[in-house]
Amino acid sequence: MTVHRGQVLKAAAELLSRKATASMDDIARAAGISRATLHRHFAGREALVFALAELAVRQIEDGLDAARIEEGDPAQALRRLVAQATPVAGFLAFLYGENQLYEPGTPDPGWARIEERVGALIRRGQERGAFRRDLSAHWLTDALHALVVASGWSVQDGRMAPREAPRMVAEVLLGGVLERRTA
Amino acid sequence: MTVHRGQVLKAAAELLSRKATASMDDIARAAGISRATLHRHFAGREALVFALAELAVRQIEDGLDAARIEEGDPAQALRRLVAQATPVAGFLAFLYGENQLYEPGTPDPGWARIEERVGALIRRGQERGAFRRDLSAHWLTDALHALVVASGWSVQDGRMAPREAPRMVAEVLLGGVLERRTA
DNA sequence: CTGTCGTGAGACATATGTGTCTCATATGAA
DNA sequence: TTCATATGAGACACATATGTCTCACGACAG
Repeated sequence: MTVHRGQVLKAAAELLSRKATASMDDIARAAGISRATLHRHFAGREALVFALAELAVRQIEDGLDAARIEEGDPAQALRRLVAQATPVAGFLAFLYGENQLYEPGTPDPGWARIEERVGALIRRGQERGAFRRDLSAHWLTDALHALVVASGWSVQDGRMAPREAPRMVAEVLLGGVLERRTA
Repeated sequence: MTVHRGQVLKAAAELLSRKATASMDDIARAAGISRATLHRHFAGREALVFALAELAVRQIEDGLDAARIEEGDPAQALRRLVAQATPVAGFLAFLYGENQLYEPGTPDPGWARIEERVGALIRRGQERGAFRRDLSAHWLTDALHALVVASGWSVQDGRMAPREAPRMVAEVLLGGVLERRTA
C-alpha cells in the first residue's frame, strides 16, 4: 500500500493546474492519501511544488526526445510532439501556469529549455517553408501550449476522449478551422 | 483621486487570472490602491470575485453583441468576435479559469450563455460548410477561448502588441500553421 | 506469532491572510 | 478659509492553512 511518488505528483499537477488555491489537504485527498502521508513524502508545499516542476520538466523533455522533434518533416515532427505531450497535459498545464507567475524575464530554466526546443522546431518549419512566416514563432509556441493544456482539461472533464486529443490539437494547430476544398 | 471600480476589477482580473493565490493586499497593490480602500469598495474577497465575474460576463456578452456573431459569414463573424474578445482577454481568462473550478456539470450561468452563443456560431459555420466538421464544436469553442487567453498573456508580457492580437488569434484558429500554396 | 514499516486520524502551535476598526492626511467644493 | 469626502497607514481579533507531533491500526516479512 506504499505511496508512489509519481502518482501523487500527477494528481497534484492535475489539481493544482486547475485550482492553484488547493490546500495540502485537498491535494492529499486528490491523491487518495492522508495529509500526514503527503507531508512524509514532501517536506512542505514548497518542496512539493519544486518536485512537481522538476518531474514535469523531465516528463516533457522525455516526450520531446521520444518525438525526435529535431528530425524529419517539421509538420510530422509537430504531430509527434503533440502526441507525446497530450498524455502529460496535466504536467504541462502546471508548468505553463507556474511560469505565468514569474517576471517576464526570469523563467524556470527547465521551462526555458522546453520553450527553446519547441521554438526551434517552429523556426525550422518556417525556414523550410512548411509553417507560415507571418505569425511569430514565439506566438505559435504559446498557441501550441495553450491548445495542449485546453485539450487536457477537456479530457479531465470527459468532454474529449484521451485518444482523440492528439488529433484534435494537431488538426486545429496545423490546419485551422476553415473547411477547404483541396485537402 | 476617487477609485474607479471598473479599473480595479480589470487589474484584479489580470492578476488573478495569472496568480489565483494573490492576496487582497496583492490585488490592492496591483490596482494602485490600499487594502483598506479595496475593502471599502468590495465587502470581501468573495464579493470582489463575484463582482469580477459579473463584469467579465457583461464585457464579453457586450463584445458578442458588438461583433454581431449571429449575422453574416461565419468566418468573418469569428474574426469580429476575436477582435472584440482580445481587448478583454484578462476578463475572459479570469472567467475561463474560474469555470475550471466547478464540477463539469454546474458552470456559471453567464459563462454557460457565452459558451452557448460561441458554440452556436461554430455549429452554424459547420452547417454552412465554412468550418470543419471533423472537429467537435465544443472543442473548437475551447480552442478559441484558450487562444484568446494565451494572446492576452503574451500582450501582458510585452511579447505581442495589443493591436496584433486579433489577427494572431484569428489566423491560427482559422487558417492553422501550415503554409499553403493557394491562399 | 512477533516485529517492522507505512499509513490514517487527530491534536497542537505557528504563520499567513482576512475583515474591521481608528486615525491622520489630502483633495475638492462652498 | 472651512467642511466634507475619500484615501493610506496601521493595529487588532479572527479564520484558515501549514508543519510537526503522537498514537493506533493494518499489511507484510521473518
